Amino acid sequence: MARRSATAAAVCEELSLSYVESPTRCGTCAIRHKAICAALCADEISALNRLSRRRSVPAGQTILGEGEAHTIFANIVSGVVKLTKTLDDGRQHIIGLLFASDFLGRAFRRDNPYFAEAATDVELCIFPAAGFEKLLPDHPGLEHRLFQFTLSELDACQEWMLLLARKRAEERVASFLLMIAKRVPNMDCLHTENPGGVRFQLPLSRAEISDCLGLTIETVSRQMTRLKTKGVIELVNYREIVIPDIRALQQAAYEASPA
Amino acid sequence: MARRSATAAAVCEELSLSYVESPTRCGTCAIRHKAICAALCADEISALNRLSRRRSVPAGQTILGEGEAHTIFANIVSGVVKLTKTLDDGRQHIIGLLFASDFLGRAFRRDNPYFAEAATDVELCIFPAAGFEKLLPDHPGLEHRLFQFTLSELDACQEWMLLLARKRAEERVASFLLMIAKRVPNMDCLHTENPGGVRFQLPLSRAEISDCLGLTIETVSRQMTRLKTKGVIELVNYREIVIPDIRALQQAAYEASPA
DNA sequence: CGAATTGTTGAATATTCTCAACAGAGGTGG
DNA sequence: CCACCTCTGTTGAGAATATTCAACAATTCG
Repeated sequence: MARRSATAAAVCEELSLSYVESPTRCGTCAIRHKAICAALCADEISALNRLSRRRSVPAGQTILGEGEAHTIFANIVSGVVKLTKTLDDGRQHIIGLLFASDFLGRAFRRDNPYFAEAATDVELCIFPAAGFEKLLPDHPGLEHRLFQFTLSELDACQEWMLLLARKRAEERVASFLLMIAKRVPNMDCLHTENPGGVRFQLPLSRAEISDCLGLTIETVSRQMTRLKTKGVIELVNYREIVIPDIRALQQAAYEASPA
Repeated sequence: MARRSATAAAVCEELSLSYVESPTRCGTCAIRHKAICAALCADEISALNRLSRRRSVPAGQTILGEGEAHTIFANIVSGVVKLTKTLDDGRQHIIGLLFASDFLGRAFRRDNPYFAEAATDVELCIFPAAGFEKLLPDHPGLEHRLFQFTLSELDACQEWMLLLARKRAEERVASFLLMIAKRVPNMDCLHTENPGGVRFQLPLSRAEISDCLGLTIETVSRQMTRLKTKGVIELVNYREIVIPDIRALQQAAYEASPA
């Protein structure tokens, strides 16, 4: 299985000059009421605000290296971040996707257990690791909120395990599209919803989708074609799809004909 | 794929008379310094103590039903609990195993997202859900400890996803045996370690192992035989195995010959 | 001891992967 | 503006891995 992996060099050029940085203003922030920031008191928000910096990260850029000490935590303001794990021989898997208002970073652990990379252009609200972890013990509300996020992440992860363990290729692809369709309204990608269906852009390439689903590029491609042939989806172009009837896709997500 | 599932009836007979109940004495508890109880102050321990009840659960018995409102949380004192998720058509997967000192229950959520069943005879330290969740806001130390457990569970879950997505059958079985071998000293199962290797009992049947690994019973059986033939493991009987050299097993866990 | 359960093995089948060729989209430079 | 190149995605043929179905062996329980 040929693997597409970022170079080691790329992993190290963290926080490089290509980032655009600006001061944070929580009052006008798009995710103020959805991210960990929601449910925080004025006191906690201002403590966070003092720590934070806004940053733009272009698609493809590394945010956190696997196994490295992590230097930052971050809220995803817009765009999609992918979290990847890699086997020594290069086989890899995307263990999670982060969308707008999700939180990036593994608290209470020195080394980061995965590799985080911008899948699309991404806007981040960054907290230096040291400062953020110092904040936690004094602000139980903040830690509680992080705990909630972690529990949801665990739920999603367990759900995804069932997909990897027991679903066939077509069901996996359908499930993936469904998952994206649910999250896409939160993304800054194109998204239209009307009686005729839902239309949006995929934030990931075929290679990345295959790394989400434990399949090969070719299998993903074939199953996309198959769903298209069945009329479950329409392909506007490689990155843009239309779902005429969500229910048909839901059915494909776990009742794919074995033949 | 034929599925082996507990009857709906079994799911409902929670907390039945077959449980043996006794008062809790934290002072003499085997997991006092490893479970969520470690790192708790005297005040918190006594609050927990008042809530808790000891209970024995025989192998095969349901502890929590999938989708049901959960009535209890629990520490695993001894034995192994399996957490299962099921697709409508019966395909299922074991999303997690709990060993001595692990914590059972999904806080802050009304319905339980998985089905929990005793894989071996199990000793539990049970907390009624209502009382336990009322305790949390007032005892940040307890919530913090739970958070740590949840983060570790998430780490393990993400690691397992990589196995399901990218490892071949032989590697999966080897990884499973390795995981059990690491946890087994905490279990009340037979376990001997000496220069010659490690010897222990498997807490799961072949069917359960296949549900952990996203394989069929037959494939698990074949790969076990294959590892035996290679000399990586020895089978004393179906449930009891010897690992002469852990490193050979580690190698098999992610370098299995593709041929 | 016999029945039921659990585990193993074999043969045929199915799904997915690998390798290879090709097609479409996007970018560059003459 | 078009030829050319690269990158990404699709499609086909053959191979490999795991599944299914079936028979049989070992173990457990009554």
